[in-house]
Amino acid sequence: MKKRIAFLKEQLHLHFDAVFEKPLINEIAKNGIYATYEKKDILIDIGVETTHIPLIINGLVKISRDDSHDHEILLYYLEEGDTCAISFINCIHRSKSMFRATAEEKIECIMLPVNIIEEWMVKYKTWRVFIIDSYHNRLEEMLSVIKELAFFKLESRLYKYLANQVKFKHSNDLLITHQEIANDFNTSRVVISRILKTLEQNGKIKLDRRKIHVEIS
Amino acid sequence: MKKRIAFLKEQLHLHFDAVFEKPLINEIAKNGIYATYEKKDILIDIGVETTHIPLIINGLVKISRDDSHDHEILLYYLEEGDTCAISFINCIHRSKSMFRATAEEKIECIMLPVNIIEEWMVKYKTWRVFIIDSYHNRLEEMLSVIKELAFFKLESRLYKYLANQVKFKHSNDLLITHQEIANDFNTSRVVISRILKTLEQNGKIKLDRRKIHVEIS
DNA sequence: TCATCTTTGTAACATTTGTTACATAGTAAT
DNA sequence: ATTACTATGTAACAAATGTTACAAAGATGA
Repeated sequence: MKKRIAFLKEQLHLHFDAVFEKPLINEIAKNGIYATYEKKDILIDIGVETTHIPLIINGLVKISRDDSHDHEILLYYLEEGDTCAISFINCIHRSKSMFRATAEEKIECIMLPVNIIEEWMVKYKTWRVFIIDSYHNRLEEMLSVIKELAFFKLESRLYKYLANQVKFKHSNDLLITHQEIANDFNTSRVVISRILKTLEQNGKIKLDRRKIHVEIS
Repeated sequence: MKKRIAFLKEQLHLHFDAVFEKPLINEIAKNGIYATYEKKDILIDIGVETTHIPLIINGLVKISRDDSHDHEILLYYLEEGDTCAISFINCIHRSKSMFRATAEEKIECIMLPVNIIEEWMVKYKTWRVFIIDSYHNRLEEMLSVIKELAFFKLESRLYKYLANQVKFKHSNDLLITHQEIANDFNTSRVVISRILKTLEQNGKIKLDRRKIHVEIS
């Protein structure tokens, strides 16, 4: 038991030292549950009640929204140091999630139970700031999605998507299929293949089987 | 001075009685500034620092986003009892607004200065709930916008838009031009006229000069 | 009334995106 | 090596949306 807390404390110091005040780190270590997820695991699903929110220690989590049919659209990613701000609201409201959170790769995180979270809002300034910041970041990303959808054509959106993937995956070679991209854009594989081809012809990427090499950064 | 506070208190009791606890209402009355805006006035503009956030007593405020060119897209509306949750974040961060808030009709509101707002987060539970609720509602609307943009065609989006306008304007006769609608959708007038025509042919609306009659609710 | 402005209608055409259908190339399993 | 499967390429066509250009109807002001 002591060992568990010490381990969490170490993790928190590694990844959240600048974010949370000391007493809060201790509280998180005491109340948090260490959890891991494998690639493709679903952390939070649409329509399911949220009982814990994750603090991500490392790995990449994809947040998406679907329309209850087979459609799905990528909203944004969460990384080390992030939390799922939106599940926080769900917690407060005991309401169902509007999102799906899927592990893009192996994830380590600390799960925090709902009830404690509101207490901390009162007790810890760094916690308030953390939550508000999360909102700020997520809202900006949502706005950015809206802007992309409303103002840009697929070609430009696709290129930004690839550049973004490069950033998150820390590699210019993306191991991804056209079909997977099509799912993120709620369109068909043929459409994506076509646009990828023109991006290649413009020298922005190089195509390979199951692999896209992006020529930047 | 006493009179001003009494007036605000009365307004708050009228519109926020169920929302805020008594001592908070008193504080708001003490610190708030009563303000009115005329149709087309801009309450908050993109890129401008936010120093106050509005509590809306009555009237309709339109929240939109542009892409720094002439493009603009409607995000959602605020009504009586709403606040601009997002300007709240801007306050905390002393950052610039990502939104434009425009009066759609005559507005009455109470403006609250930034600095007080964080204090209240600690002191008043109803304030915390109010802020979190605002976020919740706005996020849902943003998500809804994304869903619309990603999954639906213009015809369906336009019809929902009209139905929504009916709800907010409390009338089935909308005094609006095709060009104005086109602006909200970031598209051209011709496109909107075309779709309105087919909606009329399907008996869903009736078109008139500067007026659209919506056949529902 | 005349001139002007605003709003709407409509045609013709361009571009973007979606769909269907099939071919081909690489991969994996036997 | 053969078979089956997965991923990609491509053509041909359909549908949705965007653009340009012009006509006509109603509103406004002199």
